[in-house]
Amino acid sequence: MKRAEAIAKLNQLAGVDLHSLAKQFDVTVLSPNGKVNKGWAGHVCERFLGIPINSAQSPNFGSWELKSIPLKRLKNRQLQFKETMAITMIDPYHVARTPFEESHLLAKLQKAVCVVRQVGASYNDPSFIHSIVTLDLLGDLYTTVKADYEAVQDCLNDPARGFDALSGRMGVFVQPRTKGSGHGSVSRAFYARPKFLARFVKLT
DNA sequence: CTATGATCATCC
DNA sequence: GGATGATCATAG
Repeated sequence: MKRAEAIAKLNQLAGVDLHSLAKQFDVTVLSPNGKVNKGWAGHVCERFLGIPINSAQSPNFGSWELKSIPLKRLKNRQLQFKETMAITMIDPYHVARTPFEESHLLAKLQKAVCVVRQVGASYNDPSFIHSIVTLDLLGDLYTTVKADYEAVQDCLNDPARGFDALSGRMGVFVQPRTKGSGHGSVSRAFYARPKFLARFVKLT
């Protein structure tokens, strides 16, 4: 399936409640223990496109990648990004010696197709598709993201800091953040800050 | 067990 | 509110 084709298909989902789709595709949203499957939204979209779920680096779709971003409504009825978006894992060795132009980070951003969805106060409130966007790094977006990436490289290459010193407080548009299965696993990934995402979506 | 899909919980 | 770190389900 081509990127444009997937975008067109996803656009047909505008206004649909993702929860009903989750039920249709039998995607777990809430486990029997009251725990939440935080990846359910993404899984639903993948299933909708007829793509098998797997945990590979994500070149599943061939030349592009699917992501979903939550949007929340402020008290003043304005829409705002609720969370940061996980972009890709950080491989210390790879990142430290790979220029931004060849990084997974840049590649992922350029291939990403984001499903912007509205969410309620909590995960079990209805969730509707807002729009589908593509991430094009233009002008300052590119330079700023590049600077953020290089800041991470500097940290990794600094003997006094290194991988363990990476913190979510770094970066302007993209930040290195802890991520893992949770149980003691210590891996980190690049996350896109709301500020960055807001550049791609019309928040009316 | 870990990578990938992101969101939840908590602290400021 | 916004930011930072922790955590959950699924597949290999």
